[in-house]
Amino acid sequence: MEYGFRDIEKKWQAAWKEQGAYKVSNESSKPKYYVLDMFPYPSGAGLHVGHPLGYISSDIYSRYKRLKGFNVLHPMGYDSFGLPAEQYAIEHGIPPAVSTDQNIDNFRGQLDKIGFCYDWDREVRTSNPDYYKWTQWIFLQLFDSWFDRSSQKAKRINELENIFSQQGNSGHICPGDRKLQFTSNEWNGFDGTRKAEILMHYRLAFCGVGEVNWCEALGTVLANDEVINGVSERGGHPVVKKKLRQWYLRITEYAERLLSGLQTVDFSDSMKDMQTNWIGKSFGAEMDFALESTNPKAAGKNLKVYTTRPDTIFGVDFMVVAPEHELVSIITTEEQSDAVHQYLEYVNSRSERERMAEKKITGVFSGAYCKNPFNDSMIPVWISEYVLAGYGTGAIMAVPCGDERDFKFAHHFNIPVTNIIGEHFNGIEANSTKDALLENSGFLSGLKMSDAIGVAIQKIEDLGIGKRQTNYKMRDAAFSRQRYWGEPFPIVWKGDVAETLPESDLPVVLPPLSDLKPGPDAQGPLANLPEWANFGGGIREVNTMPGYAGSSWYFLRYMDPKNEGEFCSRQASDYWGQVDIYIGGTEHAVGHLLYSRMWTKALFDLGYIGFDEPYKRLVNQGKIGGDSRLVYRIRGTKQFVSGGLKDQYETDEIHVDVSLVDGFDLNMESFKQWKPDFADATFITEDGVYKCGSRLEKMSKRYFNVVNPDDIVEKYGADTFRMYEMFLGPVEQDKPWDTKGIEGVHRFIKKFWRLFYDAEKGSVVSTQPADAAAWKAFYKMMKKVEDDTAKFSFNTAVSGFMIGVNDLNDLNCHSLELLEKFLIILTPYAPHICEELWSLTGHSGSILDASYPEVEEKYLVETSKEYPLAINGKTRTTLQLDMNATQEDVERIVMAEPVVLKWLEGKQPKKIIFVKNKMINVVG
RNA sequence: GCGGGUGUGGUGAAAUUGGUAGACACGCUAGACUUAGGAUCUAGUGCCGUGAGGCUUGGGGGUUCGAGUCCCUCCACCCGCACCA
Repeated sequence: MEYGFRDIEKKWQAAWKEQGAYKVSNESSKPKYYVLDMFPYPSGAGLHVGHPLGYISSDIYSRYKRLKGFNVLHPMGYDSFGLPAEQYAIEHGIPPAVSTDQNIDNFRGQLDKIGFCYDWDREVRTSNPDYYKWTQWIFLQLFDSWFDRSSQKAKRINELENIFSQQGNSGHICPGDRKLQFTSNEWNGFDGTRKAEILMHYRLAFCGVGEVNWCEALGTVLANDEVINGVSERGGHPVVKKKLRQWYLRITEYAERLLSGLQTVDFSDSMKDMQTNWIGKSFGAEMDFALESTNPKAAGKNLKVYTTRPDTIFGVDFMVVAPEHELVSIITTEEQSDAVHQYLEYVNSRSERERMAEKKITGVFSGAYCKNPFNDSMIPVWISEYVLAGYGTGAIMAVPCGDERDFKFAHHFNIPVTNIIGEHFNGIEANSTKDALLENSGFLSGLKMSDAIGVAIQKIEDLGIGKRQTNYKMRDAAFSRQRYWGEPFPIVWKGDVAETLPESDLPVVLPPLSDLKPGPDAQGPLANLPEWANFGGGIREVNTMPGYAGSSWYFLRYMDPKNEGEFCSRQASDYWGQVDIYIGGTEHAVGHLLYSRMWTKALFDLGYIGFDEPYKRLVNQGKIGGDSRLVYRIRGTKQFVSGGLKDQYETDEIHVDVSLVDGFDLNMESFKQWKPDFADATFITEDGVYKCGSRLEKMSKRYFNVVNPDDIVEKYGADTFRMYEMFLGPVEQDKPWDTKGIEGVHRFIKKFWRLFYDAEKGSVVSTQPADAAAWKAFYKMMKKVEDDTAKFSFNTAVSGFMIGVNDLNDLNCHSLELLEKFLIILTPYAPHICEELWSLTGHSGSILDASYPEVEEKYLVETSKEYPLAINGKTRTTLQLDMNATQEDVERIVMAEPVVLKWLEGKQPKKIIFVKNKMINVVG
């Protein structure tokens, strides 16, 4: 009987579907386990062989856990809101809802062929109103919350109102406006609009003013990705900054917890580092410098700077404030007024991109000075774009002997440099050491810089001119988009006050809209629908939520996907708890992962769930690269020259569809038919063969190197495909796709089949017990495979299976007793063939519900071992030794070995090293 | 520039965490069976050398009886961040 994988796979996929074999219940006596894939954005291009890599590994792991007796949640869904669908609608006139559904159907078809064990009854789609109703609901919870810094926790906004009416805001610095201070009396006297305005500065979801990329020609706001070198990707039109009302999430309030939470989760170092760097925590001090300026407005004002190096306070030679700093107009002297204006104009003309791309040293003196409180020296205040308004206080104290940028600035503007680190400063470049002993530094002189930091801060605090301060690079997350295809906000504007809609009005359904052109005044397309936007005596928010809104909490919805009364019942989230293992790409390191971690923390604080980190363990699968094929056209002709000869001509390189190439050999006839341009191509071959060039690059339509999993499954079957993807290499690693290698895995599966069925003889399965040698081979394999599976080392597990089958084949073992155990351990990897053979060998239930066998150690006991015998560290031979051999035994045996005598040339060895179970080394 | 990672045969990759480098495959070579084979099976295959043997994990150095693995240093490539005071 032949291994007819096409029929087998079709048959069992249908059967599993019919039996509901992958349905998961929230009630079970088994321990739970939650395996989650990052859900895909259903793009029009469909899946290529790189996409299922992570899905296959999670599928194997889920199936393994199930066999080990766990109740495994392994769901799948779609992140179906987003820009490409909207773009597609604009270009092709097909509504996003329609194209998205088509794409999902297409994805689903492709996924189903691979035989995944998803419980599709739990599918979620972020663009489905049943789902985004709860995205909107969570937004309302965030809107209705503030972050209490003293307890590091989100609380309800009415609690804050109570505090304000009793004690003002003195105990709770306003995160949106640090200078804001009011007493309880003042608060109680504010009108509703003012109160709303103040509360907005505290809310976790809040509205503010932000800059967007505005393209006048396209009349629309662009994402950063759509802006290339200051012009729009589409059309190359100029893009400028435009201030716009925007929604934000106050993720900065969670900076500390996002940081400390990393210690409780199992993510890779690089992933943790990326998040840590993104959060960008730094310690230092804020301090005030008294300003002196001939500008009368500056009288009595202080300049507040932030520094991580207060130890260098005696090395301050100038101050720099950001051009956008509010003090600029106040401190500028009359003499410098023209120069400052000119400079500000120049800065305005420069886009952020330009500022980042070309780092010119620019700046202007304001005419004002600051007084150094420690030595009364007068420090000039400069204005320069290298200081960023949004970080710290927007002003720095510049210490050119210790900071490279400060040094360059001083050098460029001929500002004298004070040296406080003696010989550590060479006058040519700054030295940012913390190890030098301070000189010229008043009360800090003689101290090591790293120690002086604390001393300086203490002094600054004692003098009341500053305080210690922790800063974060991370900014609050922009949460609105001027787009159509996203979640509408449950917000109605009454004048300048944002009113929330009650829960009973949810979901706010995205209205159908055929023309997705932008609205007036940089608003989204929904602004073109007044009959929708005018609502309840106000105007709806016409922006929509960004792509990451729906993906920030989807892992919770899977736990309770049909719940109409709650986003997820507490009972369900208590049962499933954290995601035990989360699999996906690294591209979401700082976006999605940080946002969903923040949402989880907020939901935890508000008491809706019982854990505050969503993902216990994260595995990042690598990308599979495409192996492109290239042909070389001699410039200006229709003649193509083979790769080995191309250097003799001047050629242009052209990507050729990989399906037209066998290995490196081009099928020249197919090539001519491929595109009309090439119909009359001629070839310069090497012995009749046209050799293509190759290059590893991203798998992409435009390189014609995309390999579709459907084709592979059609040709080799899903089981082979699954195992081959795993066999390619470690899951975490990037690697190239090479279809040729799949033959080896396919041969393995056929060989496995032949342990049960012979082409002529039919079934060869025997009821005889297996002998000890067969059991030994089997359990050795099983041990390896189970260890490897548990640690996500699937490539070596596949190799383990291959060795096992080769061994059993050599031992001529066909014992059912052994083979049925083999079927179970192979099931996670190749479920179809295993289910088929399980059924053919007379089992009634599904193999999915079998239980994983135990290793019988007694078969693995060794009585002797082959030791490598090295002489002076070089292995010369091997020795078969009893497991109980002692040092004396070994020395005796070794000294009788002719090889040893030969290499020692008659001399006595200095030492004989014998490491039990490892090796022997004779030192001569 | 900073942070993280990678570097092993013609190719994808293994290596029990300091103990026989190259498992398992692909490819290649030879052979068997065949009308045929892109099916199957057998043998070989890191490099140099007829051989004994020598060399070999990006380069150089070190620790060790012993290093792909640990330390120092340099090089190349990939990813992330990038004027963060």
